[in-house]
Amino acid sequence: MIDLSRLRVLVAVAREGSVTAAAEALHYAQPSVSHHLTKLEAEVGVPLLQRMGRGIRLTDAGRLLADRAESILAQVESLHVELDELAGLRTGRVRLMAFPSALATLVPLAAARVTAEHPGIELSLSEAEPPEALSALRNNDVDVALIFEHGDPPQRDRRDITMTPLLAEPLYVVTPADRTWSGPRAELTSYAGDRWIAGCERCREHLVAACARAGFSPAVDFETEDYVAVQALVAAGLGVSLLPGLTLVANRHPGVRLDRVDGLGRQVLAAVCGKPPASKPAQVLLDALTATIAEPAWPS
Amino acid sequence: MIDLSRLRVLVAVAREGSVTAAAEALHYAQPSVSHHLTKLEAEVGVPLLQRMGRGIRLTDAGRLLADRAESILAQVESLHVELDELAGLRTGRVRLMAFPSALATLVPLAAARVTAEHPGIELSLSEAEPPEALSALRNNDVDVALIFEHGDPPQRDRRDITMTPLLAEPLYVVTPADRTWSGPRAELTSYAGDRWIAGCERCREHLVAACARAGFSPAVDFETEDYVAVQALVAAGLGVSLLPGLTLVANRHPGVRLDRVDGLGRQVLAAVCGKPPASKPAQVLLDALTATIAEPAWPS
DNA sequence: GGCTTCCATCGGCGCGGCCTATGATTCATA
DNA sequence: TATGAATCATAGGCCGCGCCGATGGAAGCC
Repeated sequence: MIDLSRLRVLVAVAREGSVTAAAEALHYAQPSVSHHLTKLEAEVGVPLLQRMGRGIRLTDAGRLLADRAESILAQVESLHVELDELAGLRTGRVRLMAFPSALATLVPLAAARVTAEHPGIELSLSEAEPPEALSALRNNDVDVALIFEHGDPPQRDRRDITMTPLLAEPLYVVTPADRTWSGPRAELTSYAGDRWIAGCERCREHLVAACARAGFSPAVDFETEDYVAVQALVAAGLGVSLLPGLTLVANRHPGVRLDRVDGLGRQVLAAVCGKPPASKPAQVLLDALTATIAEPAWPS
Repeated sequence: MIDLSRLRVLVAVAREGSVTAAAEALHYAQPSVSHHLTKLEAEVGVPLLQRMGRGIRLTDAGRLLADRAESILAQVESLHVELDELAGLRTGRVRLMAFPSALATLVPLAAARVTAEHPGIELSLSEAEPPEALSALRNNDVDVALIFEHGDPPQRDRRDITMTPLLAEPLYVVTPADRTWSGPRAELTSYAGDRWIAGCERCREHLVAACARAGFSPAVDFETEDYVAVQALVAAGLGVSLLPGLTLVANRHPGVRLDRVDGLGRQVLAAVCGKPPASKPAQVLLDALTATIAEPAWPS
């Protein structure tokens, strides 16, 4: 493999016109330059220069090699510049995958923060439920995954993944604003006889589990991942629901009443691949997310 | 200065997906690859890869560097190919400068020989009198100079220049075909009383010197570098002339008579810059010229 | 829990880079 | 012509760096 230092020497000789001048320009001793040229000629197998009086002159091959080398060295130089820009966060990329209600609440604030502090960083966003987000993370399709857990035991295959807790998200019982109930409004047992509207699959499982702990089995008549639709259904009197805080921050239907259920909640986490520290752009996004979580004010 | 071997290692790691596989592909030991990667990261100052389980994964910076490196390595490879073509005479260039009568006689034959044997070599031709040709040779405007000497003592500044004798060119007295002279036709003294037509400046000087040696001073009425015109002038009865053989090989006016003057002549030489061996393409041209000189048949 | 796989670290050996000193050649000058 | 200056090539020595084999530590698979 040819050595770039040698090429740099040849370029200097071509530019300066003599071995001695090139050595001076490179802060080398003159014999070092001579030696480099000898080795370079041996490597490429072509005479690169001929002695002319007490000086030298490049052959056609030498001129060709020097020209090409100059271009290659320039590319290497610009490569260094590119890498320095990456290192200095003047450029970069981070891909975030988040679950819907976070994408509507936390993510815009964090994204604004990132682009304000580091205009060069390109941020791309996509939406997915936690299992898909973790899968994408492992598959290197995204750099950060914003997920939630219902106090689930951490899955086994998360060794490579670093979780950063962001937020303890409360859960609310969502009921029609114009109805009255007997019993405490903030306890599930008060709605044991009602029809339920469930969110995504994992949320439904969590609902069933929470009701079971409260001593009843909920009658789930509707199931939709659209949390806007859930509130509309509740307001229309078709049932009651259990919704996480972020969905209510994102969207609040005037025809529903919210009652925060103590002892229930989800944990919102940011997941990145590998051990800390994460890559610089990912770390910037994580910092922006943690800086954002102080802000959301939970509904009533 | 970054090392191309390191870049090649990184490219192999990117391509193979693991350090061990890259080491195998490169016929390196695994620790050597690890070491290269560590050094490379230190040089560029950016993390290039992160451990993932028991394997590794390239960071964005690593991917960028590997991509750029692949391009650079490809250029180095094609550079080697170009140089090999130069070395193998499958390509190349040689610039010849010759005096007019040689350009009309020897050069076409030699040029045909060169392009027949080495179709890849680009041959460029130009015309100049010997002093200008030598100057161009020293100035690196041409690679080979075809010149003549009237037995001149070699000039002082020809240390860097290698002369290859090609041809001893005879000189002819050119007289009108329909005139008669008293005295031997092949001796200058027979034409002491005639008017003379001289060629180029150096030829005129030589003519005057030769006549002086013969014991008279020629009356030079016409002077032209156009050897075709010289014969036409002679044929028209405007004077006599002394022309070198090659000009007569190139062009023969039917109205003139030629008489070879023994003891007079020019030496035709090929000059190249520097000590032998000359550059390969120049050597090819020199060989073609020496192979050509056997051919010219001097007039009558 | 043991085995395998993978990467990082360590200690060595030798090649190769860079240096200073010296030789050889050529050009300029007295 | 002979001496001095300038330039490149060669020789010898020191030291850093690349490569290797051996070993250690972490993670996945049975």
